[in-house]
Amino acid sequence: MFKKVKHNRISQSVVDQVQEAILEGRLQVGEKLPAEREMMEMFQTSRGTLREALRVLEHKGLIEIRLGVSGGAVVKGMGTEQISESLALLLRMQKVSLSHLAEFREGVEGHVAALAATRARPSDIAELRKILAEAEACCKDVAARRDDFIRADQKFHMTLARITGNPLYIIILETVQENIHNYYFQYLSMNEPEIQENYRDLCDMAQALENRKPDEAGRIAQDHVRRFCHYMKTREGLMPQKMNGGK
Amino acid sequence: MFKKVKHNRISQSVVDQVQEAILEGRLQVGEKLPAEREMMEMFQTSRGTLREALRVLEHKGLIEIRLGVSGGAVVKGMGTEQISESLALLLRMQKVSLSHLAEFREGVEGHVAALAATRARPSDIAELRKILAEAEACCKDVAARRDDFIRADQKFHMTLARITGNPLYIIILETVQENIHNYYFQYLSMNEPEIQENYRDLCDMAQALENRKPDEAGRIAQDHVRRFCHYMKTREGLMPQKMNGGK
DNA sequence: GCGCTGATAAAGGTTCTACCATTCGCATGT
DNA sequence: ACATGCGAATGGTAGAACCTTTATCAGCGC
Repeated sequence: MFKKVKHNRISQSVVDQVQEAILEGRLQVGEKLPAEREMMEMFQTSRGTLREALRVLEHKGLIEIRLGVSGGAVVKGMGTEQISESLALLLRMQKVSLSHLAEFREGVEGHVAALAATRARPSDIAELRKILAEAEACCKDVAARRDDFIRADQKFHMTLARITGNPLYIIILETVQENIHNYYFQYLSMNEPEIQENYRDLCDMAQALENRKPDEAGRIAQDHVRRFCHYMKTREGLMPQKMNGGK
Repeated sequence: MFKKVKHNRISQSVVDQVQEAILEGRLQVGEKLPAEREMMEMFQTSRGTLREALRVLEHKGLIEIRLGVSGGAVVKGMGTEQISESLALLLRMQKVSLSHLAEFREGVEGHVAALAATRARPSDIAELRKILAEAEACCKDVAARRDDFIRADQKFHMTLARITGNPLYIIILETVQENIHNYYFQYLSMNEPEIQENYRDLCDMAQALENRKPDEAGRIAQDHVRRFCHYMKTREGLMPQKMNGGK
């Protein structure tokens, strides 16, 4: 008959209001929020409470708080950092494993490559070729430039995502890569043959894109990622200890 | 030559310390943190600062703060809510369109269905059949229970994701569905024939799973989602205004 | 003895005030 | 013209007081 009066936290209410204002566009990216002591009066709340709200908004990635005069909270363009951080936490808490991540990436990359093959413009192909050239340079001196090769590989994949024109793929791949990245340099020991093999994969993919062969591009991408996955799966057993027992 | 002395925020330092303690296992899930006034002395900080830290930890999903005596902060088993929330935020901020969501979903659902087909146990098939029964009931009275059917359809897809055993698929699909969901009830006008057709898709998928036909399951899922996508694409022109100009 | 009721205490939630630290801009002096 | 230094605006921290919520328990009446 009567509804329970729900006492939301005041700070949460502030968070919600500001967040909605940002999402609805009433607060544009780059715009500066009023000073704490002003907002205090606008929201009719105390400074401590208001600051709790600002801290949360900052952590959500919606605002950035700078110090000093002409400092304050400004609306920030969101990136993938927050998602990445949450995913990293889940990984460390062992809620998701590296093989989950790899399996997921395999599926997504396959589809990305296939889509990219149907949409790549000549300028896109040129961009890929340029990255391939960088990668090839790294192949000449594997020992010293292994990390550079991996970076070029990642750049190649992100470019594919960009070619699809679908921001979701960019977001997701970026997040997955950021997290899988940490493992690369620690646990993935690629030697000359593997590097060469991967380089050929990339070349094949670029070729498939140029020839407009979505299925082929997708298959190559999938196999390419699966290989990475396989390299690391063998080492997975010893990772949790290494990751958690840092102390 | 000299490194800049960096003044970390005290609250951030508290966050880091507690987070590390949790990740390293020095604080077990379910364990209760000391009361604010105690931690205040442990960290040698003020209550306001400490509370900012706790608010952040809560928002990260690492702790849960309850009210009243015997309340306080307890270490929480992380869920997927945070990452889901961040992704949803980013999607709304970047105004990711329906066609992008739909295209992405198409790819992911295909892979999910294929994976599920290789891993489904008899009990999983039974669960799917149960959902199918619910959906069939809705088919009898499309006019009144259209929304129920859509909900059953979503439940079916989420179950597929669960069957894969990969939490990433669950997180992603959950978020994508949540976002795509807003469009459904407003812009998707499914009539009897379309509902019937979708129902048959689901049946076919369940059958493909039972028969262990990954490729077939994947193809059906993809077509199934593509159809939804197509229904709505025709109306996409008028959506951005409706979505953003709410006020 | 059973069950309701009110008091009590412990914890988070909020407010207020004061002060510290950082940064920018302007005035001042050389 | 340039360096120096002061002051103001703004976030960061501290501490105390009080309110609100909730669990527990003692006491009372039946």
